[in-house]
Amino acid sequence: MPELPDVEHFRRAFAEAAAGHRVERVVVTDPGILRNVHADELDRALRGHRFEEPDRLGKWLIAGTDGPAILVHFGMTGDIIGAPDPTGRHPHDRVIIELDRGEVRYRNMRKLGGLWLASGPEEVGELLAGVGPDALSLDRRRFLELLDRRRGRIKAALLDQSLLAGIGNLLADEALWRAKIHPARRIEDLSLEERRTLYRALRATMRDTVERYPEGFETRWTRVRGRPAARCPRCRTPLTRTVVAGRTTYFCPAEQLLPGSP
DNA sequence: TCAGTTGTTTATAT
DNA sequence: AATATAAACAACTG
Repeated sequence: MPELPDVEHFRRAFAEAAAGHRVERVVVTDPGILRNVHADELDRALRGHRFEEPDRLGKWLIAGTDGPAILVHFGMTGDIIGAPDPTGRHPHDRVIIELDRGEVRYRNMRKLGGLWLASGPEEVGELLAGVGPDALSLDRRRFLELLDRRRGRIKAALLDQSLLAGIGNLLADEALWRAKIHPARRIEDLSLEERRTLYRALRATMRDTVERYPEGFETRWTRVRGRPAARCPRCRTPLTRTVVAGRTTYFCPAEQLLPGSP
């Protein structure tokens, strides 16, 4: 389920398991998950190095050491698991980093996403050069500036990782629902008040999902989204399912209106 | 059997 | 130049 809140959780799990610990060995059970490095190279590069506090940019996990760093993207099914010993390893644990105490596992069922090796902070910057500012650390002024130089559908903009990073399909739908803005509204038609409302809704949704993880995703909205005969938690109108920006989209047809339609 | 899935990239079209 | 759309990636679920 990885969107920003999930990856923030993975970052904390990685920190808990690996920060301050030394790599003893890297086990790659599926080289197909490695994007810019071979398994033996990865092992050679990381072995003996000590992990620092990991960072996150949007949906990217950045795990630096006193030498190289790894970049991890989770696609739709990635996960980070820290464990004290090899007990409970799973067939979808594609990379396992054995540490001087315990191990940390990169699990990914569908193998969208992957793991990159960077020689250091400079190469991390190069690999993530196209990623926009992190949605969680974006202030309102900056958010409004981003919208000012963007046109087209608001949901497409929210999902564009080069514009702002971390918002996925669920977060976008929920924030737009909270703000009562139709996902296909054109940005140039949104009033200043609507943009401010959207910013507040986005912050509230991110706050709820990050700080009350994983229950944060069990909000009124996500409990109903995607279920058959789903109804708006506020007004009980049946939700509409459509496609916006190439993604399945749910919205309340009574509260999230598109100009020109009833 | 087949549609659908929380993400991204690529190609193509507008 | 931007934005929109569809397909592909891969593996599993209902």
